Amino acid sequence: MSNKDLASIFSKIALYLEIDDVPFKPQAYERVAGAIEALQESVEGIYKREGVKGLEGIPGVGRGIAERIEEYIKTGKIKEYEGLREKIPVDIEELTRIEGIGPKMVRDLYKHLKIKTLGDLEKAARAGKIRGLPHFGEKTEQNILQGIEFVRRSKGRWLLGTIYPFVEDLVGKLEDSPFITRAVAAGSFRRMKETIGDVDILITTKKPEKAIEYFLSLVPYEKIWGKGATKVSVRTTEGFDIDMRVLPQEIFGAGLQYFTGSKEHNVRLRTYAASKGYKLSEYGLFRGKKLVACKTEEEVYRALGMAYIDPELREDQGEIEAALEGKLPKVISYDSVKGDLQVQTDWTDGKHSIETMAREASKLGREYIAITDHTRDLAMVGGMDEKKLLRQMAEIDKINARLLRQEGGYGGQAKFRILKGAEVNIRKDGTLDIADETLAKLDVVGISVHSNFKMTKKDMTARIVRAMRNPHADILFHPTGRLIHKREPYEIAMDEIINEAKNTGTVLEINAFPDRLDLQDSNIKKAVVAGCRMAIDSDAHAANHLEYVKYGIAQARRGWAEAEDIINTYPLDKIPSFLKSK
DNA sequence: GCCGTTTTCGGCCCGACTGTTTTCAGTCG
Repeated sequence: MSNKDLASIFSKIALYLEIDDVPFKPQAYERVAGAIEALQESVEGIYKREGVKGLEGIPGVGRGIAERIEEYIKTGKIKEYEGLREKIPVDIEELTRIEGIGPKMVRDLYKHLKIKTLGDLEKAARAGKIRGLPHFGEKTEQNILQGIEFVRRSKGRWLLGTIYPFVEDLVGKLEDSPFITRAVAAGSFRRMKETIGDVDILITTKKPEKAIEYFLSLVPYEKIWGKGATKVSVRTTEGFDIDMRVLPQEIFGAGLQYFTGSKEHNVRLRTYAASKGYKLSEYGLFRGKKLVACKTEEEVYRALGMAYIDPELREDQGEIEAALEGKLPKVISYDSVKGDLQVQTDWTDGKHSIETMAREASKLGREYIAITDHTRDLAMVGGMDEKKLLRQMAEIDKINARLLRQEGGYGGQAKFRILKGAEVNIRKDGTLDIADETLAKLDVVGISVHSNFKMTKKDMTARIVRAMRNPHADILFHPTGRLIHKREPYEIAMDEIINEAKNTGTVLEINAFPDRLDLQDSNIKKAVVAGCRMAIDSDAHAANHLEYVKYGIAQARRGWAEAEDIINTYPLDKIPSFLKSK
């Protein structure tokens, strides 16, 4: 039984209860589903150690839900859920994932057409059976078909790295327009989440109609969902949705706060505001009828008696409490990373040469990069054995020397230096595939798992721990091995890994490659608390990947990491000595 | 069903849009 299974059941119970118009309980179940999913420890572990009492320590879990969790651990079932499912035996999670379909529509679709799955729904919609139902029409039927297609195509979410360059460019162009005074992309984009559902752009303008026309001229769209006086909504030809809304200048701060979310953050903020006798909405913070704050986000937070909260932190994960107490972290800034400690080249599976990667990194303002090509066991990418590694090290020495002599460094950065490294494979038994005496000659030894992903949690953890105990192992690369939308993380006891990292002085990587983003934010938070050091690396396999570091910084910010927690914010002269001190 | 500087009962975020209706339920953010 995993936390995910349990969270999924509770969120389904919430949906079923909404069908029956049960008041308030759905929110309670939804909240608990979220809390369990965000939990680091397994619920089963908590129960085994501390019983029902321990379960009640989980936020949102009271007597009733604790008993249901116990029931699930003991019997593998929750009677209440089984009963609800019997009444309406549908894949409620899958069906409500369709834009525009909620619990009540699922109920009606089942009642009249016995629709249970996405497949049933698609068949019925194609056959034109849905438009005949009460409260359904032709338009709803069309929207359902489009919704199904979208869910199928992308699971409804896009990698931040896929969307970011497009949105950044679009917002820039909007801001440059003479009749738009301000443009900001809000929502999960502004919070820099790993994946983005859709993009919400907010603007201020004196000429809304012209602004909307201009927007439509900039965005290659497949269809317009809607267009009004102050809002336009399109599906791009790429397949994701962008909304643009015009906000009155005077209340831009309140609107930006509202549309940035997250929903959970806003709910908590509103509840807090209400407890202090205020009302908070996208139109501002009110006391009675009196508008108290609305111009800037800073003003809104200040009026509520708390420090400004960076968008990346707005997840209702304790940031509001911290802001009230003045205990928010000084999260790492986007310009503070000085070097990149994982870079691949054409010596193995990278596209570009050592020198090309170095020049590009220098252009981005880095002071150093570590070349970390794969090692011998990764034969399919031409992994390097000791001999090849030694040749590459000599090559790097040559390039570094030439740089210094001929150009005084790249791009005017006299200090720029290429560090010698490797991405050393952790074998099944936890040994490394390069001999210690060779590792000792490298500046940066990254270690990582690239094979035998399906081990038991115990074995995988032991394997990685053994590798971390190698005195030459500096950084554990992409610690969980997950690939967003493609591969689940392998089973490891992250607490143990973090503990071991702390004890051995091994650095944990925040891999910034858009489909890795590994460590995840919740694990970063744990590592920060434990006092581990981390490194944000691009894992670039081509020159244009080097800028991915910003996604890793976003990840670190969402994990409440400060610059000091991240070793590659350190200047070059501190890096080798820091790593050798292990 | 949960929670508590409003603490063991009584409240739980707020507003707008869509598609369907003919006054509003359902859904979304």
